[in-house]
Amino acid sequence: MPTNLIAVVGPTGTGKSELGLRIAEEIISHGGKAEIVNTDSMQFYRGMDIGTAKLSLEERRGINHHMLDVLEIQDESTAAEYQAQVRPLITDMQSRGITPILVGGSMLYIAAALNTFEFPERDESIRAELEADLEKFGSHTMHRRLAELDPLAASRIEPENGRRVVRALEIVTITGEPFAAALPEKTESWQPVLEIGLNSDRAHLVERLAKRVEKMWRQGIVGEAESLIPLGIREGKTSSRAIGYAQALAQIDGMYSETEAIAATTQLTQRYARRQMSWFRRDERIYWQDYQDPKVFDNVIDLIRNTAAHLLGE
RNA sequence: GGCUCUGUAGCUCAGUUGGUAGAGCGAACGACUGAAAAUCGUUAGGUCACCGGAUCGAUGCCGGUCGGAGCCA
Repeated sequence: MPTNLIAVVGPTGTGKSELGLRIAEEIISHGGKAEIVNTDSMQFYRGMDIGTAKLSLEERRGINHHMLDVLEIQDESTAAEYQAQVRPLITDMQSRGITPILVGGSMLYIAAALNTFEFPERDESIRAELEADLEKFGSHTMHRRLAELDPLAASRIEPENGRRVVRALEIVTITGEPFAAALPEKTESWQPVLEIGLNSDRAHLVERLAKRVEKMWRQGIVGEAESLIPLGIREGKTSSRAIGYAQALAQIDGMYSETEAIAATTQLTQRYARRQMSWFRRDERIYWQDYQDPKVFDNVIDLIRNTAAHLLGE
């Protein structure tokens, strides 16, 4: 089965959007069809533009983009729902001869799109009960409970990680059987994919991200955050956590000076980039490229030519 | 100039009634599958400002030097 799917991944601020566009343009210039599919969990939100570095309509250069602005600020975002939406989208595009180019850095969402994993069911009331118990008894007690019901799952989750312990208990409770809450031994690709990763020296990225955050403030992220308050950003389960927006809101509330808000955002952004890398490093499918290399784009086109020449009509 | 307080990890600070030190945050690394821009784990960092003294032994006591803060003049 030939590869008809491309993904551009990597930590935040490494130029993924631009690379995605150029790949699409290259395919189109060879007579093919290509469109972008967003895999950035915060770019789903309508109105969150500056802090997510979302491409404006103009910046998209006429290339079709999917999964942008698909959620309202107060909507919850989940990887499982995303999976349910992108999979049909991807196969539909492919059936029409369009190469989907997934672009974004949200680890779990990328995994949901690219890997065979199926999310176990969810139950709000069971979850609420477990969360109350977590509050009351603490994560170690909950972990012991999990160890009785599903030793395998328990062995793979830190007793301190209440959040994951609760989710595992939720799964065992719903399915009524062990092993469902344990992760599969190995992840398999849902379908062949050419996965390209952008990154560079840590020190360089650190500097670059600091500048990027300052730029977001100059572009008016505070004003944008303020305009989202009446739409419910403070109540949004997912959107309210967005790095940059949470700090902008704190600045509006007088909890932070502008300098402090920028510093806090920079720090969180850098920590986020680190976590992204610790996740992506495990993915052996990724062909890594240095975004500082002036020939990244040529390298990527060569890569496509060598691994999926048919996409370039060759 | 005088008096008082102060100098411990990158930062903010604990602490040792004298037996060469800890926390939180940060950093590096790792885990991760229906909140993932989430939630957690591990590790590395310190001639305890500097010089001298008494002591078996000093980061701690004594003296001095340098730096910081406040009050008085």
